[in-house]
Amino acid sequence: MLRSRIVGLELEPGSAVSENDLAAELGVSRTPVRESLILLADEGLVDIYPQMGTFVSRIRERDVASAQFIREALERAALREAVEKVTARDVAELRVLLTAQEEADRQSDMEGFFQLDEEFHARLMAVSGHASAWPVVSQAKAQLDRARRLSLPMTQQMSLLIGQHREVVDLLEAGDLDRADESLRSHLRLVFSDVEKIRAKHPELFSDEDAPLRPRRDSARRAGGTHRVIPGGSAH
Amino acid sequence: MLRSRIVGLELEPGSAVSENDLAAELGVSRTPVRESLILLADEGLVDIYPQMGTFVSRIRERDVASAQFIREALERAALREAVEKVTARDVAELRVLLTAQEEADRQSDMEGFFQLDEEFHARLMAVSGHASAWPVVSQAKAQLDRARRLSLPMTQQMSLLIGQHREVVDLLEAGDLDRADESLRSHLRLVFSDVEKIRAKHPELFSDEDAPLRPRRDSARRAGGTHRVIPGGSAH
DNA sequence: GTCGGTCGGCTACCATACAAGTACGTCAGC
DNA sequence: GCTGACGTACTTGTATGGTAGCCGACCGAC
Repeated sequence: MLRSRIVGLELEPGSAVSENDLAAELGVSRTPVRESLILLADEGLVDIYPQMGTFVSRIRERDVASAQFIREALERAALREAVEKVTARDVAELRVLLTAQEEADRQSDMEGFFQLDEEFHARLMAVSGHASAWPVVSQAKAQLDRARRLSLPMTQQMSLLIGQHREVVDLLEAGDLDRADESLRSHLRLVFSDVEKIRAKHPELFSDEDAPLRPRRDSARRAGGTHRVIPGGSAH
Repeated sequence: MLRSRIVGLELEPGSAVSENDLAAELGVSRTPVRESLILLADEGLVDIYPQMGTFVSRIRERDVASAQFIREALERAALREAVEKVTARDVAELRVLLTAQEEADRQSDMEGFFQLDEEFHARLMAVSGHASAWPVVSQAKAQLDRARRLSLPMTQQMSLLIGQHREVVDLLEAGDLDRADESLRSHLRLVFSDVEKIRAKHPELFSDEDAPLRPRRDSARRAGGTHRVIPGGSAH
């Protein structure tokens, strides 16, 4: 639950996630919350500063580039093998996802599209017989998706992305490895190339250094507890 | 510490690792031990069965294949970029590691060689500028190394492996991408192709199913506690 | 001799209490 | 008005107690 909240940007990069607050909110003790946070920290989605606090990690140029490299290497390597193993059934299943994506596009259902996109790439990878490597890709993808959600003209991009998906499937079916590979490659780089522009728009969600020592604890207390406190936003 | 014990086969696949025992042995409470085990479980090195126990995971054919795919894809992708970026300094540093490996070979220092091998591949990856992707490779490598340690004629293989290392460095320096790639590929597959033979020799360390429901709790209690109990092993 | 119920001991799971340490608002001194 | 020390409230880290659940041995019945 926490993970999807972070990847979905519901929890903004830089915001504090207190073990106590989460435990109270979820009605459990700190222990299971803490264990979850440790896993998220291992994944690079939160930064834990001992005795200071835990914060949703800001998007780091380094991490995004690293995630892009990992994802690209694994998906392309899988595609290389997929061309040799692909069956008519595989293609049919992929095409079902494509039509579902088009439906999500028509309804401007971004959340639905993100989910279908994930499923599409997972299924594509499964064709190669290396479905068990998907979790690694998914983990890398999580870093990328945080940036991707900021890409404003997402409604425009959706149809473009779906077109690329279809192209990959077509070329995969035709057995044209080189062109399929090139198509997938440019598809994967589409959003990555926009990261710079995205950063210009939302600089506060990015991080300059690799791991800033001062995470800037939010002075204004969170008001999401059991009862809201009307914030004295007015000056005095 | 636990991780290296598992990867080094000091803790055999299938053996139980109790939170209580470890905590007592290390002189800490169960909490930090438990948190470590959760990370190891996420990495696939231990299997946690609620209310039953935690066990060093047996080597699974699936996991080894998956790890091989991940490692090969990432290292080869890195090499592809490394050829374009490699400097004389990089080559020099890699060659230093090669001579150190030869020294370890002369002294039949397997542990030292394993460490140098890890460093060599990490450094090779760093040449491409994707050092931050190394942890992912290292994690996959952990699964492979457990099998690799069982490869009996390791003392013979060492010189062979070092030769392959040197070949990769030479071709990298020469800028011959295709041959360097092929050389690295065959190097990475050397041990993987022996997994079947290794399994024949040590079937008890492998697992048939994906995740056996009955981990076969060891009936003979561990005798490593504060005082040994003479086991009534004799037949009545 | 074989089968089925029972009981003890173990496990990981969760909740809770305490400890160590940091940040920030407050207030005295200059 | 500004600076610096202090105290408080927060943070994560660690230790510990209690709980649900599973395994395996024991023991009585057939």
